[in-house]
Amino acid sequence: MRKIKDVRSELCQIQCVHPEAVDRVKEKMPARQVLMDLADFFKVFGDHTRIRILNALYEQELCVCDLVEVLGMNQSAVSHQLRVLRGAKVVKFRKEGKMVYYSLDDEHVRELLSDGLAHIQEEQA
Amino acid sequence: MRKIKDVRSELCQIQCVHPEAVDRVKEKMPARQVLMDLADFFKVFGDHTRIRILNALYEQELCVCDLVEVLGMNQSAVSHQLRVLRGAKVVKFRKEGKMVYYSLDDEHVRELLSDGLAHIQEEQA
DNA sequence: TGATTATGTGAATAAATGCTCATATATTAA
DNA sequence: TTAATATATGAGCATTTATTCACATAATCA
Repeated sequence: MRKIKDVRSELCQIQCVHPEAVDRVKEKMPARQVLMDLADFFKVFGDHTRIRILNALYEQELCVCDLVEVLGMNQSAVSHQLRVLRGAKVVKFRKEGKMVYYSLDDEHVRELLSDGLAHIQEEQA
Repeated sequence: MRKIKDVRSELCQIQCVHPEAVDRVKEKMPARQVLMDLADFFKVFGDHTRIRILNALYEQELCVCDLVEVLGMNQSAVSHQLRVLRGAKVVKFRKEGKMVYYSLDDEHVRELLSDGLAHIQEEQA
């Protein structure tokens, strides 16, 4: 009996797929663009400096120079990361004279931070 | 009247700090190592390929070649990213003959995915 | 045993990204 | 207006990282 090649196999050089599972998942998964946005969103939380900024703002609103002090980094580096956080709408800010005060954008961000932290700490236990 | 320079200023070239706020936040923030781990954890979710893998597994357990099919990527790329996900304990796997089936590690991961997705979708509204 | 299939992995390359330096902007004070 | 202060930002550099290619490992089958 001759082997009948699946079109799928031609593309991926793989024969073991479960076509029903693959089709089902493909159908149920969010659109590719949505997942790109989701990855970009998580990416914002995935940097040492930014996560330290977010955890500082978790406590209270701070101005840029406070953050510079808390992190012990130079102002330019902090500003650059604040720009990223602003762009992703993870923090908001208000101006008061020469100074700019930053805070977490909403409760959702707070939740993500505390959920992530909880997960980390329960994992190492 | 002579200006009295703060030690803080010497270090950071900035005078505007709110010392009480800075000290308070420094004290309350999680240890630096914990925050590094937290950032590394979020970083795992912050990649297009990995987030697509996770969302596929969100629907159901899949073997590597299913994932290859769903993502339309070559097997090596998928395997490399599965390695990262395994290392971060975000997915688990079981072997059955030649095949390896992957699934999300726990409910915590599911929650983070759906929370993130909810945030994305409500933001663009 | 040797052949085939499913998966894993090291090395190389290309792209993304964080930090620094210099400088720009904006606000206040003199 | 000029000087000083707080913040923002572009360019360059160094590091990280995702993908590809080639090959290794492991399991099944003939």
